[in-house]
Order: sequence, then structure tokens, then C-alpha cells
Amino acid sequence: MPELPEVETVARTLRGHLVGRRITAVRILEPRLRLPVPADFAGRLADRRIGAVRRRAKYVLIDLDDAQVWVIHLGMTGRVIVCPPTRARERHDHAVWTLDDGNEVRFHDPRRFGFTAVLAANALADWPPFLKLGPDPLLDGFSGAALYEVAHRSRRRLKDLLLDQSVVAGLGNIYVNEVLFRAGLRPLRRSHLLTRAAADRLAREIPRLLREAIRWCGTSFSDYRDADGNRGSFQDRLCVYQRQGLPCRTCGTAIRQARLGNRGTFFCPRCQK
DNA sequence: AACAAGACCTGCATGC
DNA sequence: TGCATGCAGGTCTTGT
Repeated sequence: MPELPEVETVARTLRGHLVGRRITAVRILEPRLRLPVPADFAGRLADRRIGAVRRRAKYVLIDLDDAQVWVIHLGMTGRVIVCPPTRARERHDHAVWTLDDGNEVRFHDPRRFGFTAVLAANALADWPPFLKLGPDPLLDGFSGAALYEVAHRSRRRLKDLLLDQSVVAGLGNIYVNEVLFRAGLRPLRRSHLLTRAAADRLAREIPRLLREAIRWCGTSFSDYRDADGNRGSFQDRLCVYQRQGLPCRTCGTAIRQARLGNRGTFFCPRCQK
């Protein structure tokens, strides 16, 4: 579920609760996450002081005082919530961190596609999940020229290209559908046919869309919540995702749904060429 | 090698 | 009501 704007919102809402705090206890209730939680995980985090809380692509990165980084990935249904310890535990709360102000950080993830890990800060760049990451459109900049270049080396569908985290890091199914609408491009078009002008439009619209979604605190259909448990509201502003049969906000034509790689694909047959 | 499809998990909506 | 089916926002692995 959570794509770049949701992860950014989680990082921002976590920041206020975490920066400067010390972790006093760590409890793993369910180690069988997408990456299993290693046995030394709790020991490496206990007693650490928290520095910055950052985001890269769809990863939350929490810097610790001993040159380690605590990493959280939310998968599809993951949540990180900060709450008082008196709040009732829920089914699928897999890890709990206690802070020196008494609050708890809880990792909750019904489908267990998410995970949490701790790494030496200087090992982060060589960590396999990070090795393949392409530019983060909000942190690294993202040019039409570069996108045009990659697109022309591939015959994939445009939608598959943009979902590829090595091409651009942070987009998922919702925002790929939306950005292709904004750029006026059909999801099923082959990437090597992308014109330079269209690549420029995409490169311009990607950060614009992501920033706008962050302003609305992301998209909440079912699971997604920020660290305070609040929903986002960008779902009310989506143009195509999950709007099959509804009128296009630009031209009124019914939004169409296709299936691509077993995932919902949505577009306006009139506005997108 | 590049690409597409399947697998990983659980919960929920839908239809019979 | 109960059961089966299909679907869900991510990413890794397998097969063509």
C-alpha cells in the first residue's frame, strides 16, 4: 500500500515522537516478516539514542547514535504507530519498541509483506534492497533526458517501467496510474515509443504528483495510517485509480480498467494516448 | 538478458 | 448462513 507519499508522511509524523528519544526496550512478537527479524535485533537497538528520521524510496530510515540505521518497510499493509503503553495491543502487532518518554512504537502488518531491520550506517548503500534503487524523485532529482534514455532501452509497458524501482524509486500502483493520466499516456504503451516531450512531461509530473499527495498526507483506502493513526485524504483527489466507470475529471469519458501483471490498471481512453 | 508471471500472506467483499 | 473465489497499495523469485 504505502508508496512514497505515505512513507514520507509516516517519516514526518514519526519524527516528532522519535528524534532525541532513547529506546529502552524492544520486543519482537512475530519474527516471520518478509525479511525475518534476526536474533540480535533487539540487542542492537536497546539503549540507543535516536537521531534523524529520514525516508528513501519506500523505506523509513531512523539514524541511531552508534552509526547504525534502523530501517522500516511497510510492505502493503504495514503501519507504525506511536502510542501510550496502555493502549490495547492488536492482532498483527509484530514488534514493539519502548521509548524513554514511556511511549511505544508498534509495527503492525497483517500480511507481513513489510519488515524491520538494523544495519551499520556505512553498509546501507551496499545493502541488496538499496543497491537496485534508482533515483528518488524528491531527493535526487529526476530528468526527462534520463527517463527517455532508460525508456528506449526497454520494450516494456510504460506502467511496468515506472513500477520498476531501479528506474524511479518510490512509485507504486496507485501513483503510476495517476501520473500516467497526468502525462496523458496509456499504461500499456511500449516504453521505447516514448517521445522526448512525453518523457519530459512524466519527469515533471512525477514529483508534482508526489508533492501534492504528501500535502494531503497520502492515500488511505483501507490499511494505511500515519504514525498518529490518522488517514490520508488524497484518495478523494485521485483521477483514475479505482475510478473505473466514473467520468474522467477532465473530459467526462468513463474511466476504463485493464489488468496488467495481475494488478488494477486504470486510464481515461480519451485523455491518454 | 529482458520480460512476465507467480509466490509470499491475511482480510475483506462478492456471489452462489 | 456458509463456503468458495477473487482481489488488495510491494518486492523477490521463477520460468519463458
